[in-house]
Amino acid sequence: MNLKELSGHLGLSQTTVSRALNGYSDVKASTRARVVAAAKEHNYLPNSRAKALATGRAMSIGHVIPRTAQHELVNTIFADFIAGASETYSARGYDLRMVTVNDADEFGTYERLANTGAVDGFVLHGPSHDDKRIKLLNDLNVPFVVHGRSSNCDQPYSWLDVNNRSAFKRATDLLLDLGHTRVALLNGDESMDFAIRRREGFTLAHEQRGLEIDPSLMHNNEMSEPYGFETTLQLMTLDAPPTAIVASALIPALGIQRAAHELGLKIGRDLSVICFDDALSYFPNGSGAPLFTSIRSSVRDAGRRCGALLIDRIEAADDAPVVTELWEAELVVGRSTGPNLAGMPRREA
Amino acid sequence: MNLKELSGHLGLSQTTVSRALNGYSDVKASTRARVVAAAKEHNYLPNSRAKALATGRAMSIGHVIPRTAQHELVNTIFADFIAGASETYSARGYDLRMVTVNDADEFGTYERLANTGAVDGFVLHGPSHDDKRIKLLNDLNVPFVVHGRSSNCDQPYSWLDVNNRSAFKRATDLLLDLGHTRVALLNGDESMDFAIRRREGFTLAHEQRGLEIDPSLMHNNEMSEPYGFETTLQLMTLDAPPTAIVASALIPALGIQRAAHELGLKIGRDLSVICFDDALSYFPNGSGAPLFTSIRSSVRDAGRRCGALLIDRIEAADDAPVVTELWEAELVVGRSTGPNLAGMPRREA
DNA sequence: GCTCACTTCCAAAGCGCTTTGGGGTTCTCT
DNA sequence: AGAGAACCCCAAAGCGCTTTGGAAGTGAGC
Repeated sequence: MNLKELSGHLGLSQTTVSRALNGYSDVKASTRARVVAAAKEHNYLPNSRAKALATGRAMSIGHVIPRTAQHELVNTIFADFIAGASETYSARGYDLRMVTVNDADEFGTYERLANTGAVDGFVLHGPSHDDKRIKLLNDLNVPFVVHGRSSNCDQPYSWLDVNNRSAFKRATDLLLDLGHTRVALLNGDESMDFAIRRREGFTLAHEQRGLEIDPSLMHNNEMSEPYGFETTLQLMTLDAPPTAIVASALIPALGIQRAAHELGLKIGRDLSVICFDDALSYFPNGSGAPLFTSIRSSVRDAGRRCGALLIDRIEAADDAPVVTELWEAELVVGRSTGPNLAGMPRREA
Repeated sequence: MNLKELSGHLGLSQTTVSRALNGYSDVKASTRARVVAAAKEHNYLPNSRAKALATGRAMSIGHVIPRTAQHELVNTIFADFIAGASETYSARGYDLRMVTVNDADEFGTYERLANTGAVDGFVLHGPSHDDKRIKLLNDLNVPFVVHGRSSNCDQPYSWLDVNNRSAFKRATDLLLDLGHTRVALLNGDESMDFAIRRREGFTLAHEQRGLEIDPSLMHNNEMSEPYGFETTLQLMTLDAPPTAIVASALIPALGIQRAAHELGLKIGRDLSVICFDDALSYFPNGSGAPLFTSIRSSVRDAGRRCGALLIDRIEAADDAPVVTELWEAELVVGRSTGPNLAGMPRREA
């Protein structure tokens, strides 16, 4: 059933039927009612391909995922972000178009998607320190919103980010306030902008107290459980092991926990841990009382909001000014942090 | 730059340019070369909306995710599946269209996507015991492949599934062989078909040895870490607590592990654990030596293969017979299982 | 020299929708 | 009664591509 047939049934022109269904005011209420009823009865839905061609709108948002970034992106955090974004999209009539690509094809994919009109805009994931994709998308003249920021980028662009620097400064301050002097950082991959900012926060907290950081306490890698496990084991073999760790996410924190158990250390007493918590829906930080002390910001909420910002831009005038939004993470005190007991006699188990 | 302009530049008709670019044989090699060169020079890409309308193909695959299933689906396992499917799609020129919906809108969304021609086919996720969506999609006459199966469904349909029954039977057999007599099951949500089959495997292993199962040992729920944690704590308060647990996934197994630590039980000695391992890329079961004894099947591989099966169907004749594929999971022995020591004197820590 | 087949190209007709630019009708106001 | 405004509707022109059904030119075969 297409528009032509439906209008034939009704004895109306295609124009009138189309305008009736699209809510134009120049069609009589009773006519509109007839049209709507007939559309429902014949189960008529406008062909989206034809509609897209006629309107110039694909009603679809692109998410391009380079394959090497998948460990970092597609999984864990990315899944929740996508879920949030997707909620916004459905609510506003858009769909999410996701394409994974080899790194070498990434730029070409953005070009293809933009130039063929397959999508109306993009959400850019995991920006690096000096991300070239931002210039590309600006040059392509297609709406986009960055989840995160790219420090070294002189282009104007819209973004939504968590204040990673202040979050990690606060986390580190908390540990230093508890008397810890050797605090380790298990950061995310520091080619990513967010990880750089997190390290800055970590460093700043030390600097403000005139503390030097032992470089052997700072690590960065993909946020996996084994990364947390192995790095902790290694840290604990140091002559002066850390008494506290700041971790990039809940998953490596679980690895830290496993290592602590293996070494007979009790988290929160022998070793303090604080981590960033993206509030993943399938991986809550404890149920009821939070397990880990953490700095929390829901990545799903971020997805929802990024989607909304992007659609606003798509539907706004071409020269709409860029929008930016900086969220502060929330500090949640759990059971994984405690005062530094190093030097005190250790109770036997 | 569109086809009209490009053919103008070349002094050729749109027909010839189109056919040259699409590899038809009725255009002279030298002409084709000129066209291809000009297309590259002017950065011409055919408008995908117009192409979709003209060809009747959206070149896009739909994944519909009901919101309540998101805990189960969008996250953890779903993300890896999607990543795999998406690899296949890109390789074959398709895109992935994902839409999350309220449960009440799920059927309507399938109808909309199919009837508006927004997608060329669907992958169906998380089938339940008697899944009505299969009939719906058959009625809509749209190609689809189910990831998993629906036992109580009399319709023919294409699917790809892991042999969950045999996997869980083997896991349970292993524990029974080790002398465990009270084995608990922490199953996934048993409204899902895969969870039902897993329980059947668990049950069958007991039945074959003439063993009764204490119903208080069988639980099912969403596969979260707290589920594993809390259920284990609860199980261990029983008069006769289990000495072994079969778990639905790695994530609840981590919860089991946490509970064991809290109770001072050593996994693999005081409590044996075996879990299903979807081989999630961001959550490997140990690095090097497997941490948990597990039955393993990569959900990412499943995604790749489902995508391929679906595209084959889309590109095949309408009356192509359904295809089915049953994968056997692999048993991986790790450090989380050991003989039943219950009744023997317990060494002090 | 004529036919037939082959090669190479093209005009024009869709695909199914939206939107432009009117054109009748009816109503209101002088 | 005539003019102007509202109101309701429609024919036709796109959107940018693919595909059909030739047409023109060339060469081989008789």
